[in-house]
Amino acid sequence: MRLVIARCSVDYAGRLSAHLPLATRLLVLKADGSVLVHSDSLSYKPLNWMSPPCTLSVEEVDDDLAAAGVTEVWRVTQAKTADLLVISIHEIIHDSTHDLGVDPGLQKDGVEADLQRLLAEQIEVLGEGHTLVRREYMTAIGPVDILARDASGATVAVEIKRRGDIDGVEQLTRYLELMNRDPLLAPVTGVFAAQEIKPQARTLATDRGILCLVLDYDSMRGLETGHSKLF
Amino acid sequence: MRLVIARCSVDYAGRLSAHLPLATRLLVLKADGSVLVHSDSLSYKPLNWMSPPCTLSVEEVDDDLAAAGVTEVWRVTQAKTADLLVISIHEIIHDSTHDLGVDPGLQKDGVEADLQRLLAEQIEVLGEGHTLVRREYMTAIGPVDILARDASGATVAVEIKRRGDIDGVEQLTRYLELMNRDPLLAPVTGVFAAQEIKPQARTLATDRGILCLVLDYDSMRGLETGHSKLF
DNA sequence: ATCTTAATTTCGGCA
DNA sequence: TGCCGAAGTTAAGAT
Repeated sequence: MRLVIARCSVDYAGRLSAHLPLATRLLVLKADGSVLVHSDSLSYKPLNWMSPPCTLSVEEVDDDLAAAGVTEVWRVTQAKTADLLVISIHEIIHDSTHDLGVDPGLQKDGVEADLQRLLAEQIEVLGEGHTLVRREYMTAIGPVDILARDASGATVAVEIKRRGDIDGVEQLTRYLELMNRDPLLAPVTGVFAAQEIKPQARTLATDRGILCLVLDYDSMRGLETGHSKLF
Repeated sequence: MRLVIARCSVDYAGRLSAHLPLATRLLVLKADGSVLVHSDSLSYKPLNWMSPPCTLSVEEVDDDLAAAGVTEVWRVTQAKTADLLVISIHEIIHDSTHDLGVDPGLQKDGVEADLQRLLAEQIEVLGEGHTLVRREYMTAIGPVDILARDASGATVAVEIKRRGDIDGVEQLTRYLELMNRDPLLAPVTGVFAAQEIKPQARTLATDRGILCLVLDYDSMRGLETGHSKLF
């Protein structure tokens, strides 16, 4: 990995066009050939970048560019998409190279899969007398996150999202339409469960007779006593 | 901006939990307090990070940690979300600080907004005699990208995407259902316009009587003579 | 290899 | 300020 702090301007041409005026920035050249251009703020996302696989070549600086103060021109190309990133360097302030080796990778948990597991374990959150049929119940058009039965024995299909958006309601609607054609399952009611449900998604769900359930991940994780808000 | 190359392990606790085993990585400490942890591959996205506003504090290393080889512990906290990032440093290989100043920011064009503007200006691309009613026509469930009228005076709703996916067809369908209930607008026909339309999206759109229109951005931008392919 | 779906999404625009 | 939708989305998992 090569780290360069340089006064530079950057131009990108590919899926869109973008330009960065002359300023001091961090340039990261990774071992896989990728290039990142970072400023001193706006975390996480680089100002501009090139995804691997790509190749960097140092271009000749003609008289015009040299007269404009350019000392080096880096041309980064991506063979597959024909994207092009050009970095015009005016001054290199820092330049160092380091061998990092291979990274063992990230371990994480606490995402949608956990919500599904927790809700399956605490199925009574759906209401008194509910029982779990199974998680990831397969249908012809994909798996329903949770299939359950209510106190009366009627089928309940649950779609779980971290953020409840209109797309999730559409998805659940497709499942419900399909499952309600199956005489062994019908009538099937729907529950849209998420840590956060957008107003438009709630409106659409309610309009279609789908129940909205806001899940409190911390309290579900903290204890097996999952108290959450039903609407 | 401070750049540190260090052998370190990283733990994150917040909206999820994540752990990075001991390895050599790049740590970027930006002026706004944000921290990025990068490996030598997987461009663009850091392995882990903390978004501003956040504060970094160097913790005491107790005997147990010191015995395990830890020389420094950095604790990065985010006041608002109570997220926590802990970086346990075993060895610092490089450490330098640089003053970058404020970045003038990125200028870009060629995204969906440009497509919408160009199509509004070249509304005849929809067909002979079409006239623009307005861009971003508001409905109860969100704005329709372009509302127009055809030669016969019938209403046309256009949904514009850079990449035409099934979601876009669903979105347009919702608009059409709603607008066709409005006697002042009905009957409303739909046009799905994109630089690229996925086969599944085209099939669904066609099945619902929605016209598919492939937009050629370069030719629309290049001249006002927008010639594009109608299906 | 292709496609689908989640993401600590981030980021910008508008009400 | 909050909400909504796009992104050069990226990235991981399933088919």
